[in-house]
Amino acid sequence: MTSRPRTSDPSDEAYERLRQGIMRGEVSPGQRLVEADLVEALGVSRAVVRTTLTRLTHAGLVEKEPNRGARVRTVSEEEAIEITQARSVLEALAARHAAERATATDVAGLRTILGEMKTMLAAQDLLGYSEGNSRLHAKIIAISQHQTVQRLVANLRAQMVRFQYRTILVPGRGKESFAEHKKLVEAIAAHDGDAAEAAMRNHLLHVTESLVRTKGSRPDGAGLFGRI
Amino acid sequence: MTSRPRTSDPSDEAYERLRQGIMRGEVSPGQRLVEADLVEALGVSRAVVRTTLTRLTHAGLVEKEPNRGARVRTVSEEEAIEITQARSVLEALAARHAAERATATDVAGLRTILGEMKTMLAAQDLLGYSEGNSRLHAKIIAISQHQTVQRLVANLRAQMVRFQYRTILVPGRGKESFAEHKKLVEAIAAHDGDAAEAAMRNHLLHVTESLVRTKGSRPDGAGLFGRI
DNA sequence: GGTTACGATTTTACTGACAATGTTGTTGGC
DNA sequence: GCCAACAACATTGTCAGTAAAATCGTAACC
Repeated sequence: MTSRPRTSDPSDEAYERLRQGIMRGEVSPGQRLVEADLVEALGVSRAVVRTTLTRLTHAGLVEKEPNRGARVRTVSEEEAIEITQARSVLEALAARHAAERATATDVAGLRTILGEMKTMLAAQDLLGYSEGNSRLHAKIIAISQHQTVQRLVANLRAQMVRFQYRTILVPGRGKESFAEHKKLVEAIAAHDGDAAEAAMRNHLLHVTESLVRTKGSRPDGAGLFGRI
Repeated sequence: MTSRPRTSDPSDEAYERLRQGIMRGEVSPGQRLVEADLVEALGVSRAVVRTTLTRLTHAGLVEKEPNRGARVRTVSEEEAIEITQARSVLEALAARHAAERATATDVAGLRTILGEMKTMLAAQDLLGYSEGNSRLHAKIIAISQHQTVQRLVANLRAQMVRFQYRTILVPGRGKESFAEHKKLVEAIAAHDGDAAEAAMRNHLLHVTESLVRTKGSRPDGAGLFGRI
């Protein structure tokens, strides 16, 4: 008997747990996801597991072949570049909107995050910097109030987790990255849509270039996900 | 694309049928999609219907509330504008790639479609023109060989079906639209990525403006889908 | 020795039934 | 007459079990 807290639907919880598991790299890319195993690992019935896998398939995190089961989708380097390009133009659109809509409070929030990133960078805390990076991008999208872009970018980012720490590890990239972010925030503060869009595109163009440059270096994939 | 001689899974067929039904407006937006009814209408089991609804939810065509069922998602005018904006930047990216990759055969294909569109426009066949329009955009994306953009735009377009004929009905829009497309094709033919991107953005900016201008006019929604 | 046919096992796809939840119509009280 | 509680209904969410498909290993044959 499962005395689980009934805060949310078991279906949603299972989805979220498996999604987190994939995003944290606790299940390796390409690994088979056998339904029976997931039933045990997630503590739900097979019907729920099936729904979860269908949902993750559409989210682009899982690949399903008819009668052959599901496996964690492997995002190739080429795909990662494509995804970053798509993100680039979408986030540039968001940056433009953000520049047009940002209130004084919004700008202050962005500057706060930027300050934290500067501290992290100075302390060589690249993980912390990367996390601040994510927050800054997320905040800009939030300020843009563009629901569609928000949805699309969230999906694209989820598929990219395997590469998220790679670009920042390129020597000297951190400093460049910070300068780019600073320019971006200033453009938004000045309510200059064109400049904000250009800054975001420029920034993500450099991210793409870093991705191309580091092609082939496989990051970690450690960790286990229950008994899978 | 590989020709699919037989629809292998009943699941896929059901998905495609319901999707077409929604996209053709045979089920009205906001209408409830009761699982039992769909079982009868599609001739499949409830499990398949459930999977179908889950998939369509992720595709943005259906809205699901916990324990309250699914209904055809209503895309508001504001959302339609957002979607068009997102499409704009993504298709502009595709146009750039297409300009860089287009072969002579590709360009010839584009010019053929453009010629057909001109004929349709001269004959006042706006439906035919709209269809040619879709083919042209699809071909550009195909030439770009950008899988990610292709996937994203396909999803966005599917959500927009309710608005697809509206913009072309704006007086004088047809002629403008054709000129924009011509410019776009010429930029691709000249392998000028910047110009192609700019042309596509300019074109879809005008589509957005037409959308804003026609806000409020509800197009047809006729047709029935079995006994639903 | 290598290849192919075949059977056992694993795994997915589907079906029917049951439980939980939301909704609607009705009745009683104020 | 109007509002609230309650009961009947409708619909979704979940579960266990069965059938179908694919893979893998084994053995026979050329």
